[in-house]
Amino acid sequence: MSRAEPSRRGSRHGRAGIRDVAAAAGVSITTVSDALNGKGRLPDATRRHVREVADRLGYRPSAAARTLRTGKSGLIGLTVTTYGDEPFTFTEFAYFAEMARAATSAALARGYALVILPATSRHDVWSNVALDGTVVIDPSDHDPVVSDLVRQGIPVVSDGRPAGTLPVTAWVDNDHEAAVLGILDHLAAAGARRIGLLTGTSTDTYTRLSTHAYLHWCERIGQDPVYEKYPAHDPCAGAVAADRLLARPDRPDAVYGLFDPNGTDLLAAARRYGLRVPEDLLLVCCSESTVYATTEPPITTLSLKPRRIGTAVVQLLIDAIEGLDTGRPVEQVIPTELIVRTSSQRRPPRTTVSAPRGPAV
Amino acid sequence: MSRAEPSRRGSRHGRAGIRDVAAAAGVSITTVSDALNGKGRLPDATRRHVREVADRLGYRPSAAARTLRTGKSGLIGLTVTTYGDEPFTFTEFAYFAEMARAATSAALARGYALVILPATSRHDVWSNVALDGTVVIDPSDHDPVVSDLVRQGIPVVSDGRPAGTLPVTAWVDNDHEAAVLGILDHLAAAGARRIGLLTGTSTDTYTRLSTHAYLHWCERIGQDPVYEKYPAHDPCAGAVAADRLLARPDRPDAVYGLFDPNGTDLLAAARRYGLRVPEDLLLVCCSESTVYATTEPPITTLSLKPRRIGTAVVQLLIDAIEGLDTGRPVEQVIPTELIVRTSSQRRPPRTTVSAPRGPAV
DNA sequence: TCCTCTTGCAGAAACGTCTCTGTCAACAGT
DNA sequence: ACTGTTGACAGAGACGTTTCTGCAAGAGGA
Repeated sequence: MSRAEPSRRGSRHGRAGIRDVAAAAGVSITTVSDALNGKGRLPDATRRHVREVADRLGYRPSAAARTLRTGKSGLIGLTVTTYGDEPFTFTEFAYFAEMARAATSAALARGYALVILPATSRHDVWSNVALDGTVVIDPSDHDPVVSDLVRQGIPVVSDGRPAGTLPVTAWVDNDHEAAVLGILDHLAAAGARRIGLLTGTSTDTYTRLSTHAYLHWCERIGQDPVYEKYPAHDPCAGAVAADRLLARPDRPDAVYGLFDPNGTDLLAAARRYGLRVPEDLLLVCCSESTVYATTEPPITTLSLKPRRIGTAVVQLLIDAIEGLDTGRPVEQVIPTELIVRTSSQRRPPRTTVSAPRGPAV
Repeated sequence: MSRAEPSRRGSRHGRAGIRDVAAAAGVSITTVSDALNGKGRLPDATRRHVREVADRLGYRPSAAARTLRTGKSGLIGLTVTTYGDEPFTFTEFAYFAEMARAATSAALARGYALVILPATSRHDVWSNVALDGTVVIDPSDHDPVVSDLVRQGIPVVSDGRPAGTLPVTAWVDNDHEAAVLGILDHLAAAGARRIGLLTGTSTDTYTRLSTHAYLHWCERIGQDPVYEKYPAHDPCAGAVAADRLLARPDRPDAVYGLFDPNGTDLLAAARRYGLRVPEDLLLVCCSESTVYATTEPPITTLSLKPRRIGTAVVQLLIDAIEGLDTGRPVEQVIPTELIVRTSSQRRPPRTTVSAPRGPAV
């Protein structure tokens, strides 16, 4: 058989390849590639001509071939750690959505595309997509996905400081301890005498640091800790825990809930016990959701500033991918923001106040 | 230069390739490929040996190379149509999350991975990832992404029946008209005399069909339509529209809201006007969110059964990818479910009742 | 006129995998 | 002993790009 088989004329199975474009434009493959990618030394006339022919043929370069040749896919993954066996469960819809939006924009601005991948059984999914790097949200203690990626030499940046010795390339996080202390001070200033906490049973860093800060504050102030733990991934468990907390003999007169739905959970529980908010019970929870602006009463929330986190994470990751990691620090702390509403104030002025800020930008 | 350069010994830049595995195992590349993919005629001993060596070397086949060779990437895309210039905006967090979860599971079960892609400027993102097929949620009238994909011969299945002549491969949807009629009947049976509607300004099929069904019902019953439109992607606009609706001189005594946040919007507006729910105002909205189980009072919601839709969409898509499209119909209607709570009942029994079902499974 | 640049383009070698087509042994059947 | 047959493997293309190298032709300088 000679090299030029007669059978492979035109586009052999529907899609036009670079060869077809070259033939139709009467130039070589090299010229097409250069013209389309803005490389080489070509007169504008040729460039335009090739581009026009490519458009007419509906030519799209094969992502697989390009990736294979260049070693870069232009893709970065965004993972949400899973709690059960389900692909993903969001305790924080709004947080995730905001963070993902910001991350997508930031990636796009630097020429990358972001794909959201469930963190299920690792290889099955991950090995099918060529990733230049990955963002991991709240990696758990010894996350197999992360170690696997790192072992392959793929940069990994985490949202939330990694637990244990997880070898991530960089991380971005809030100063959770400072945020909790700020809230407790805020509640105390509003007149709270005994502040309770609604927290989680899981061992992730957010839960651990926040709980620790609470206990530390109690010790310093001299208040007995009053808290309930529950598995944060189970929405019903949150409602039950809120109820338990308010049913205690040492009922708190103010509560901070670490998770997004805690606001509504606590509000419902307060109603059941005939407690008025904020008169009998002060309430704050950590959430990005806007529903707390219209609840009865509106609830004070702590925002973790997901947009800033999403942007920062992507910048760090792309820097690492492109080998520019010398510029920025590999650890970045984003300040939180306390959005003060009726539920945490005995006298009802309505303003937005910034929380104590973390050490770095 | 001879073919075997001395310089390319071992893994040349960190990652082990199939060549390295072959060399380390003392077999040929063919044997490695066959052993790892369960093909060819190899004794179990060889197969095990190769697998063991591959594991030891941390070998992962290159997704790009595999895709290039086989023409299949094993990836299917999931798009959320964007409203503004932002990558994606969810009017329906919960719907999307549930749908995406179900779709991911279904895809995994059939050996595919699902990647969630923002529907921004099409090529920029889409051309970077090799997709075997795509799921599109609520494609707009003449969606450029969809036509682009179809022109490339990539199967596209849409969640929501396509508007206009959008050439999708298949679609899955609820019977929105039947659902709306069911709700209106439900409200009328609960004693509503004038039922209002909170609807959107956009032209997508869901909004259009639902609004049309409402107007049709009003005409049949002989009630003057009472509705407010607003841009569904703007959360603040929803609150304003809810307020406008209840401020009208011909104030409705029952309202159905087409979008997820309408429940809280309407509840807040009702409070402002001193209307008790359900005594003065009956409320239903379309939502998958569980927060409506704990609002004061709990709000009746219409569920579109996102899990069933996600599963069905993926099945249809994979059938099309694998050329099995003869089996299933290309149009599938999923029944909705009305979850009746306090807000739509003058007497407070609490049960879950199924809505009138669509024609097909 | 000869030599060097520059311009405009073409050839061909990778990238890492799958798979079709051998090849070579052993062995059975006649 | 000669021919099939089968098992166990190896060789050698593709797949569709990018990109390094190379070549011809014209421009400019000596």
